[in-house]
Amino acid sequence: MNDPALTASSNRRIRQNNEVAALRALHQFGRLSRAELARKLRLNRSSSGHIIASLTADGLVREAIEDPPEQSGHARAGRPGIKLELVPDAIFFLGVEIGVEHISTVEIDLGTNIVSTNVEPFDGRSINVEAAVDRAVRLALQSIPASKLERCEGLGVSTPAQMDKNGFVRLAPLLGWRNVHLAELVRDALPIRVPVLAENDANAFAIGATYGRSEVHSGVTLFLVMESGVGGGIIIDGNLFRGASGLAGEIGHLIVSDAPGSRRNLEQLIGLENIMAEYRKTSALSDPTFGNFLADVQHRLPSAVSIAEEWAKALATGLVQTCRIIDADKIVLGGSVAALYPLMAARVAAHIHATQEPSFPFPLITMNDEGTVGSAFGAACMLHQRYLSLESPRFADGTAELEKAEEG
Amino acid sequence: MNDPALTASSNRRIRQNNEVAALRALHQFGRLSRAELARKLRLNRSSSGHIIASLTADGLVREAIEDPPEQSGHARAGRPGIKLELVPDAIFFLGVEIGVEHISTVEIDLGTNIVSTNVEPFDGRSINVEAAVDRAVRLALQSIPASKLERCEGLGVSTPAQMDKNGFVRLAPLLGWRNVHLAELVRDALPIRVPVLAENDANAFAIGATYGRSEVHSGVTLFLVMESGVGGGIIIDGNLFRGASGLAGEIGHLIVSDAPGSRRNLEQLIGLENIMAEYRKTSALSDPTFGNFLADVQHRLPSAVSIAEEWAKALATGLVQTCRIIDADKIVLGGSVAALYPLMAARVAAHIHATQEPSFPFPLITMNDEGTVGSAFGAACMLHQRYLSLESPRFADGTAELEKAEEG
DNA sequence: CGGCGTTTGTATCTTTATGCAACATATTAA
DNA sequence: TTAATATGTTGCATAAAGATACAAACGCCG
Repeated sequence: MNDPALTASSNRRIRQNNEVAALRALHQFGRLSRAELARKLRLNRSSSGHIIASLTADGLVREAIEDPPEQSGHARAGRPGIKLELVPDAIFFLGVEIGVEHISTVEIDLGTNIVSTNVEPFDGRSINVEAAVDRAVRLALQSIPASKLERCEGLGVSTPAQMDKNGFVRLAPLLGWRNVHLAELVRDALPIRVPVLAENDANAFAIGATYGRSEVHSGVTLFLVMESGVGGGIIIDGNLFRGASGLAGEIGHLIVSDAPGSRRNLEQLIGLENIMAEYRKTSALSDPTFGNFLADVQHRLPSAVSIAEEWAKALATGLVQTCRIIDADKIVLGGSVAALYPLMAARVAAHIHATQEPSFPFPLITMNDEGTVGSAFGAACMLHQRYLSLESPRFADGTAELEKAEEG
Repeated sequence: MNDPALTASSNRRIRQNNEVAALRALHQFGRLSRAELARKLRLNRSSSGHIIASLTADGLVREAIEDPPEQSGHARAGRPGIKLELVPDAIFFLGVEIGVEHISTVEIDLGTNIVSTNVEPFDGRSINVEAAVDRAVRLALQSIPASKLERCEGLGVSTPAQMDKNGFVRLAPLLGWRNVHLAELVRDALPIRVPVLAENDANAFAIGATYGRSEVHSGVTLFLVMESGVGGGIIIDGNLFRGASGLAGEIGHLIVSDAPGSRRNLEQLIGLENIMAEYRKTSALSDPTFGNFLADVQHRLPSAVSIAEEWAKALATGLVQTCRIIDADKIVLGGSVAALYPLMAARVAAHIHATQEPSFPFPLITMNDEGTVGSAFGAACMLHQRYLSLESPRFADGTAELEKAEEG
């Protein structure tokens, strides 16, 4: 409730800050010696040593046993440093995706490695929130032995809904939810008291795809998840940009064609449903799949190519419009429909260059290769990120709830 | 060159951080006593006292003499605190806008009060960069006595150009510049060594309109500056969002009408030029002004109203599209064309609600009332903001350039 | 008018984390 | 074997915030 960005550093806070910085550096760059860490953090070697001692005592960091005695030749003079690493299974985080047709769960460790996943079919439309939460929590915990449970440091939920920062869902049209406090419901359904965060599925996906990767740590990345619906998320300098009400990046609702009478948004043009509807009109098959369509495009079947061409055009328009506003330097395509992109990359590029003024830079377009658990993974990463920050539960000693009201 | 967001706080850094936090609090909330400051910053009263002592010694803060002995009744029990305030003329900052038709300069003090302004006609199209910089610098300094000059702590430049964070201009179509290091040119042209920042004029305008105002400190605000051209800027939680190459928010180039054959962008539809071109076709006057047009709209002259209606429709479309992507909660209209908005607010709202899905929240639209120096003021604010941060020149003691290369 | 509670500002002392310097250690180069 | 170099550790100095106590300034109330 207090003023953001005005918090002063106290004497204890500084150590917390540095411990967090050390953990983040070890996560981002992998194994580092104490001296390397000191340089990265612009600290003294001895301070670095003290911080590592704390973290080692907490069981979060350990000295790595280096198997390859002489790695890649260049051995510098001087005593070699002892590499340090995060202890992967010191703690773990859970991620849950409550989708429309399935529930997925992920367990990740301190190194953000995926330890296990579960997927279960699910009919989100015919079930209420409480029941959905119950099933999701049960699935997430089913393979975790009780003894391990206390090492859980957080759970993230992702779902196709518009929600605020606190996990209060305003509206989830696909699931029929409205004004439910999802994060709180999940907290109550859990047998343990751990931090719980909730986020829109596309946003969670975007977090998962960028989190921890140092390449994309600065800049603006636009994520597009194309399935039946088209969702999106924006990552600015490695952090999710939610917008005022968590809707930033939802470019599926961008209006692309304002043909009088039939205005259509991007989702209606590049989503799976439109593609398949058009394809069914021309395909000889009785019940064609998206895979059939891809094959037809690859074999240059004119009817399929023409559908793909329209898709490429709409996609290009949507991307140009979006970049005119957020000025992204990287675009990542995900979702099953993204498989069409490699076949049409040249056409998309052509449309982009035809549409926009030549003086504008245009971002790199890449594809995301993660599987179906991407969104649940991202939700889990949110808690990993939180743990490696000053809001970490590690630092919540007593000062948890002190609310001091002051008058103006 | 080092890793962002990973910098550790050293022992000196903590004090710097707290001094900066104190200055910011005094700027944002006005007069505060030491005890109030301690509460706001979650510091101990005695620490607050120490920090204030430092700042007072530096001449940046002083105890305010309170004229009204008994203000508004409610005098709480206990010893009353001594209010502290920034010393306005301890230091000052300059802002310069190099426009297409004029150069404006502003001087602001530590309280971000405007001390003086200068405006001069200028033909940006027929002059090269060096000459423009020379004239701008001269105008900015003309009313500053030499004795005062050493209290200058920075100068900001704003200009209609696409530039990077370092003030390197890639392209300025209206001025005919390309690949010039504007910030460096200005630095060299100055008789004093002070920090110089450069920014796109619309971005600078957005900064100036939000800076220091606590109301809009969190959330997403979209600024629209409508003149001949249409520029824009996005403020996220009180900070400018530049995008990957400084083009974020430039929604003038959004494509609004994709009528086959004549694709038109937002600037072409809602900019001053289009309005006047349409108005000239119908007006009885030989050389009509925008003021004439406004009057005609106000008097419900059908031909003018129909132009305004088209304008409202295009504006609504542009705003809806933009909000679909960045999810703003506030929109601020500026520039001379904004004067048309109050007359058309209801129509704009109608178009917005007709265009977008009802479940989407829509931001508040307000008008900006600042005069012609808004952009120069914003440029000056950038340096005020920098001074009240850890990058402040106050803290640049010796450690200025130490570049330590490290290997992977 | 004078005690009483309350809040503020300050002085003194303690705590804590970093920086610095020195040193033992481990490795390469000569 | 010696010199050079980088690492990890240790003891000490420093700096800044927190804790505590106390004088000062005010309203309230009898």
